Amino acid sequence: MKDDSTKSKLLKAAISVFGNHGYSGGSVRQIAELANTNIGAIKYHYSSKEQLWKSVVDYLFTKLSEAILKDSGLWPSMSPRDRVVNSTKNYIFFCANYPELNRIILSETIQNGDRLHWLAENHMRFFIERSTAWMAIAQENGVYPREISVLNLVFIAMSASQNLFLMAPFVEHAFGIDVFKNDQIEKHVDAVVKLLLNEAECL
Amino acid sequence: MKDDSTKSKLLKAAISVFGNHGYSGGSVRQIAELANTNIGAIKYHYSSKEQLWKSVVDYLFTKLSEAILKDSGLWPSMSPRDRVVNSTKNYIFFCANYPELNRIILSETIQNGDRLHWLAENHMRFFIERSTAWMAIAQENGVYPREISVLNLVFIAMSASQNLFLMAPFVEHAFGIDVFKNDQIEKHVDAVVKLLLNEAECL
DNA sequence: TCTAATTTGATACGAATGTATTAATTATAT
DNA sequence: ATATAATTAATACATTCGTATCAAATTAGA
Repeated sequence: MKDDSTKSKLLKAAISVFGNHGYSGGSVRQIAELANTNIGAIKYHYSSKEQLWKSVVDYLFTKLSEAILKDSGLWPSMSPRDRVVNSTKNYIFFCANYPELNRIILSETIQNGDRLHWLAENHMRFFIERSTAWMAIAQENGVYPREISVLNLVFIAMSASQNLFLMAPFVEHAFGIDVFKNDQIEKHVDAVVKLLLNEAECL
Repeated sequence: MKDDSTKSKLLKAAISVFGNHGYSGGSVRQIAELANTNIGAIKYHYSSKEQLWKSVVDYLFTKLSEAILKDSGLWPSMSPRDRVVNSTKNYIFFCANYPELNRIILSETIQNGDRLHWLAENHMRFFIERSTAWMAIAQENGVYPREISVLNLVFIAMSASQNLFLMAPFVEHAFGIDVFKNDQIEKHVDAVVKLLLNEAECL
């Protein structure tokens, strides 16, 4: 889907529009205009607004999976802590490169309708359960404090990674900082790792 | 505004509707119906949808301020760490009791329009700057690791507190857990404090 | 080249939206 | 009691929305 076909241009436009305005806030006319095409093309290629939205979510979750598993071939040769550091770093870079996914998820979580159920059943549940399993193992290996409930741990770690990029428009407006610049992302990785993960010598 | 006047019923209904559907997702008809009154009452008491929304935000930020400063009279007699623990706990309980505020803020951050600018200038900037100042002091006192940028620290700590309640609909749906129950809130306070704040003996 | 399938573009339609207007009702004060 | 103000209710209007329809244009295959 890297070509410049109308279908792919529509998908990219839809990522931007749904990511910046949510489902109900974004209109098919807006998407068609951004893709330099016509409203009829959406009906032809994706049949409806909802189907287009689902295609966007499928695409972004594929990218998420790729990002998280990027270095998984090296994991067996890493320490438990380095494994977590690596996946955390890759996850944070994904959050910075594709902030639209977390915005879409949050929009739907807030609305709490049928689309959230679809999201939960088709993508989020699997993602969270895998994260929970990994987190539990890391916890057993002393990477995270052992007394904390895994579920709370997962949501704390995930939100700590995401939030700065979700709030990017505000950070830009209030502090003039572009959190998407590479050094800012690295800085955030350091902050999350230093704050959430036990130091090696504390084990 | 604790009475059951039409104006106050409208405000309460608007908190719920804007909190659960965002600004563009919520309609004035929906609000009027929830308040058991008529759409004309909104125009009369609040003149427009946008003014009603601003009243909702003003109200919720007042509640936030009250919640955070609840025990501030005791702070002088507390250790720096206990001060942070106290304000963190009160903030987390606020996030659980008024999840609508963070949902509204996130909705607007995602949309990144005029309402976000209003939010930033009238409420958020002040709130974040105060948090940053407090956080810096706590950091100097060894409550947080000293190497981390204060801005990252603030956003990590805030999101760690908020996110579980923002994601409540998903947590309920996927795990059957009601994060708004008192023991779940306490559990989250423990998790955040244990994970983010240095132990006393680590100073 | 000619035909058939694919893709694109333009317009129409009912539903829902925020706002404005005006009438009906209730409350207040003299 | 009565007049004046305050509040509530009902309706109308222009706009925007997602969807559907259908003609025009383009492409692909024989």
